[in-house]
Amino acid sequence: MPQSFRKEEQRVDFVRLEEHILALWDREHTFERSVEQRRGREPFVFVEGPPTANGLPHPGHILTRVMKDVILRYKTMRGFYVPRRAGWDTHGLPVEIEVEKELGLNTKGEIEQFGVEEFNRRCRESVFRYEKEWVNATKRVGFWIDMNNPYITFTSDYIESVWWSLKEIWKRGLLYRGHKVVPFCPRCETALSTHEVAQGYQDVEDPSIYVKFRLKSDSAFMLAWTTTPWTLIGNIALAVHPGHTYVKVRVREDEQWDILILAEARLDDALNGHEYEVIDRFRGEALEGMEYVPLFEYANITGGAAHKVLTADFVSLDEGTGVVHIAPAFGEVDYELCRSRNMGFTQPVDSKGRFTEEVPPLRGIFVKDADKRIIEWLRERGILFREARYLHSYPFCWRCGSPLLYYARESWFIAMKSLRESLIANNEKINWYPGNLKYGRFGNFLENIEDWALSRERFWGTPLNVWVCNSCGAEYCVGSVHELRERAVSDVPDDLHRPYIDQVVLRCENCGGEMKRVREVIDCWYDSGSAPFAQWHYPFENTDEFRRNFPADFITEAVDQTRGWFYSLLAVSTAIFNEPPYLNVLSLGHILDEQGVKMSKSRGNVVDINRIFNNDGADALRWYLFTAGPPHDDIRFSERDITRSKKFMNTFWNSYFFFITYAIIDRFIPHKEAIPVDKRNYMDRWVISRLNTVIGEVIEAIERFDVHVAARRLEEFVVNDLSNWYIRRSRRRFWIPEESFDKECAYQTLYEVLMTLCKLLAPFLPFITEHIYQNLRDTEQPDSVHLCDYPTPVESLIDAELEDSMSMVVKLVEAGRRARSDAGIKIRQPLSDVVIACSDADKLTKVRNLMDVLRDELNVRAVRLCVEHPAATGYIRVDVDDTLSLFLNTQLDKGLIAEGLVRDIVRRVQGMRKELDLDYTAEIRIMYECDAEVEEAIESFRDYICAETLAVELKRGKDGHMYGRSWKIGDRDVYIAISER
RNA sequence: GGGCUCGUAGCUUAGGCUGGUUGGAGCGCUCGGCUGAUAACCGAGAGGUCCGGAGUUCAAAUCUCCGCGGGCCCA
Repeated sequence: MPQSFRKEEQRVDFVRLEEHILALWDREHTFERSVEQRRGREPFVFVEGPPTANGLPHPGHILTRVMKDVILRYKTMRGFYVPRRAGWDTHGLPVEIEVEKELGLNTKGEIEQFGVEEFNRRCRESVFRYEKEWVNATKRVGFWIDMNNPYITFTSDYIESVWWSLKEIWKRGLLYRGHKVVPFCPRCETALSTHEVAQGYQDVEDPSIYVKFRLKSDSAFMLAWTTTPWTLIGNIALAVHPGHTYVKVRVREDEQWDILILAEARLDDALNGHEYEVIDRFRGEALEGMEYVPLFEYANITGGAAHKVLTADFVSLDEGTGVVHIAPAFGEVDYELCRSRNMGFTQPVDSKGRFTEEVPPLRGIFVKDADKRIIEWLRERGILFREARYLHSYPFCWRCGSPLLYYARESWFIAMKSLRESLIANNEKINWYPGNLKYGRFGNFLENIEDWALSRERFWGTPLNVWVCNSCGAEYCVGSVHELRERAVSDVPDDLHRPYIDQVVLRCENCGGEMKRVREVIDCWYDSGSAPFAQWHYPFENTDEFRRNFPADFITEAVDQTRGWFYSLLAVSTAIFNEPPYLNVLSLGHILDEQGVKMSKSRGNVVDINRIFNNDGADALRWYLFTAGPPHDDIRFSERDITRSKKFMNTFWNSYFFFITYAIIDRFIPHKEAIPVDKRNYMDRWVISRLNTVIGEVIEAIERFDVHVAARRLEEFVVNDLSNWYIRRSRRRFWIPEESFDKECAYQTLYEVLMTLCKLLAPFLPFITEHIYQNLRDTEQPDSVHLCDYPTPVESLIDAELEDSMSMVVKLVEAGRRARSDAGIKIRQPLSDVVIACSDADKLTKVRNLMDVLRDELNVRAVRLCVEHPAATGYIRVDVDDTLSLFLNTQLDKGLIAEGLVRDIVRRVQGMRKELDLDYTAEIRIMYECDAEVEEAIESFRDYICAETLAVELKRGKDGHMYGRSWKIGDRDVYIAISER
C-alpha cells in the first residue's frame, strides 16, 4: 500500500489546528515521553522561577514561558534529559495585601483582631485563585512543564527544607539580630516594600532649619541642617566629610556674634546674607571625635557613646551645611554609621509614630505634629540659627496616605557581607546573557553587598525557625520537624504556619526554661531562593535527585529578577553550599505597550493574551516574541506585528501545501530509495546546501541564546530560499505528468527539506510543525516531531561555491528584470538573448554553471558570456557590480512577438481554469476567436499551449455552453472559452 | 539623585564589539510587472538631522564625554 498524504486546506485555521494538536499531545502524553525518552542521557537542568498565581498571567509572563520553552525543547531534541517541574511561589506581603483589600483590613491590628488563622487560610486559598488561568495559558502557549507535580513553597516539606538551610546558616553564626531602618507606615503599622514606597512619592513642603550644636571644648557651634525637626530628639551624632574643607567663622546674628563651624563650600547658601568673617580653615577630619552638648536630655541611649562628631564619606556639599545630624533610629545611613563606630542607639518613638514616655513633654504626640513645638524650643534657647521652608518629594503610604517614617525596627539578618568574596567568586562561574549584567548591575550589587534583612513582621510566610528562652534569653534554631517534635513540650501542628507554630513551646537546654518562637516570618525571596534544594525536600529526601540537579544549567526570567530571584538563589546557595546555583542565566527584557510604556493594571494597557490566542494562535505569538529583537531587549508589543508573523507561517504552510498537493496526485512515496544528493540537479543540491548552512547558523545562535537570530535565519530560509526561489524555480518539475528521475529528485528534495524544517522549527513553533510532521512522517519515524533529534549540519552537503554562484545569479536576474522594466518589456515577452560581461574569469565560471536559470528567469532564448563589454546596439545595460554587467537585447522579431502572444493566451487560460476552480489534473477543451496573426501564432505553438493548459482540444470558434471571456492582449481582441472535457 | 540599558524611514528593525564605497531589510504608501502553492512574489519611486550637542580622527550611526527621552534596578 503506497504512502498517501492527507489532503489539506489551502487556507489554514491556525487556532483550530493548535487546539487539535493540544488534544493530541494530551492523548499521546507526548511531553512526558519526550522527557522520558532521554532518561539516562546527559541532563540539562532547569529550575522554574516560581510565579505567584494570585493574579492573571500577562504578556510578560508569556514571554518568559516561551523563552524557557524554546530552549528546553531545543535541548531535549539535542538529546539531553530535560525534566521540567513547575513551581508556585505562595508566600509574602503581596499575597497578604490582596487579601487585606478583599477583607477591608488596613492595619496589622485589624488582621490580628480578624484572626490570623482565618487570615492565613484565605491567603493560602488566594494563591491558587488564578491557578487555572495560569495552567491554561501555560498549556495554550505550548510551554511544556510538569504542572501535575509542582513544588509549592507553602508545603510542610518545602518549609522544612528552608528551615534546614536557615539552621545551617545559623550554625555558621551568619544569622543575627539587629536593627533595620525601614519605610514604615505609622497608621498601618507596617513596613513597606521599596516597590510600595516608590508608588507613593509626593512633592511637599517641609520645614528647613539650621541648628547650632555647642561644642564642649570650645565656644563654637557646629551648624547642622535638617528638614525633619522631630528627629532631633533621637540625635546621637553629627557627621562631617573627612576630606572637605570646613571653616570656623564669626557670624553676626542681630546684635551678637556667634562662632559657627560649617563647610566652606556651603558658606554663602547657609549663612544667607549674614555678615561673617572666616577665622580658621581645616579639613573635616580635624573635627573627628569632638564632643558637643546634646540638644535634649530626653533620649535613653543604650549600647554606646553619643554626641560626638564623626566623619563619613556620604556627607554631601550639595545642600545644607556639610554638617549632618545623625539619628540612628530614623535613617538607614545614620544607623549604619552609628553601628560601625560603636555609637549608641535610642528609639523615642513607638510603632504608631508617637513619642514615648521617654519624652515627657511630647508623649503621645505624632512626630510630624511635634515639629512646631521643637522649633519653638530651639528658638527660645537661641540655638535656632535660621528657619525656612523646603520643597522636596517625600514618600506617603499608597494605602492610607500617611507620611512614611524611616524607622528602625528589630530585624533578623543574614551576614551576606561576610560572604562577599564567595559571592563574587561564584558569580565568576556563571555565564550571563547579556554579558554586561555579570560585572554591571549584578556585579556592582555584589561588590557593595549589604546584609540580608530576612525577617518580616507579618503573618503569611515561612515562620522564622528561631526560638528564644523566656528566662535566659538563649536562642535556638530548629532545623527539622523531627527536631521540633523532640524538643517541644507541647504538640506540634501539621501546618507549620502561624498561628499554630506560635503555640509550640520548647524546653531550653541551658536553663530548662520555656522557649517561644520569635514572631517574624521570613522574606519570601528566601523561599524561592531555596528552590534548588527545597523542591526536592532535601536533605530529608531525594538526596541523589538533588545532587543530579545541582547546579542548574539554565534559568531565565525578566531583568527585574537580577536583584530578586537571580540574587536570592546565589545568596542562599553560596551560604549553604558555597557554589553557584546556576551556570547560565538569560535575562529577558520587558513587554511594553505600543507607546513604549510599561504595561500595568493601573494604566489599563495590559494586552489580553486570551484574545491573542483566539485570534492569532500561540505559534504566531511565539514567533513574534522570538523575532521581535534580542531577548534582553524590551519589546513594544504590537498586535499588528503578530498578524505579520502569520505571514511567515503562511509561506511555510504554502510550501508544504504545494508539496502535499502534487505528492498526492503523483502518489509520491517518501524513503522509497533515496537518490544520492550528488546525483540530483543543481537546484536540489543548492537548497540542500543552503539548508545545511542554515542548520549550522541556527544551532550556533541558539547556543548563544540569540533566539532572534536563529528564528530570523529560519524565516529568511523559508521565505527567500525555499519558497521564492527553490519552489518557484522547480515548480515545473512537479507538474510533469509521467514518472521521471528528475521529478523523483525534486520530490525527495522537497520532502527532506520540509521534514528537516519541521524539526528545526519545532522548538519555536511546536504546533504547526507537529501538524505538518504528522502528515509527512511515515510509520518508521517517531510519532511526534518533538520526539525527533534536532538536525545537525552535514558538511559534505554544503557546497559553498554553488551557494555563491546562485547568489550571483539571483543578482543577475534582478538586474535583468530591471533592464526589462527600463525598456518597458514585460517578462512574458521572450527576448532573443542576454549578454553577461565580466572581467573576473572566476566569477564568469560560476555563472556559466547556472546559465539555464538565467535563461528561464529572464525569458531569453540565449545567454552569452564574455569578458569584454559588447559594443552592440539594441542592448540595454545594467551594472551589477564593478566587474559584472548585464546587457539585454531588446530587439523584437515576429517570432518573439508570436511567442509572447501565446504566453499571454496560456496565462489567460490558466486564470480561467482557476476561476472555474478546476482540478489541477482536469483536462479541458479550448475555443477561441481572434485575428489572423494571433491565429497563426496559436497554430504554430499548438502543442505548447495544449501541454501547458492540459487541453485535449484547441480550435477556432464559439460555443455558448462553454465558459468564455473576451480579452485585450496588447492592442488585439481575443475571445477564449474553455470547458472541462 | 545613582547604576545599567535602549533610542536608526510613518511602524518593526539590521549594522555598532573591530570607525572606511551611495546606512541595509520587512510592513505600509505610489507606479509598473509576474502568478496553476502563496492575501505570495519581482522592479521602480517617495520616505533618514542614524535622539541632540561637543570631542577624538584624514574619516563617526559605530569610539569618548555631556545632555534629552523610554525602560529596569536602587536611593
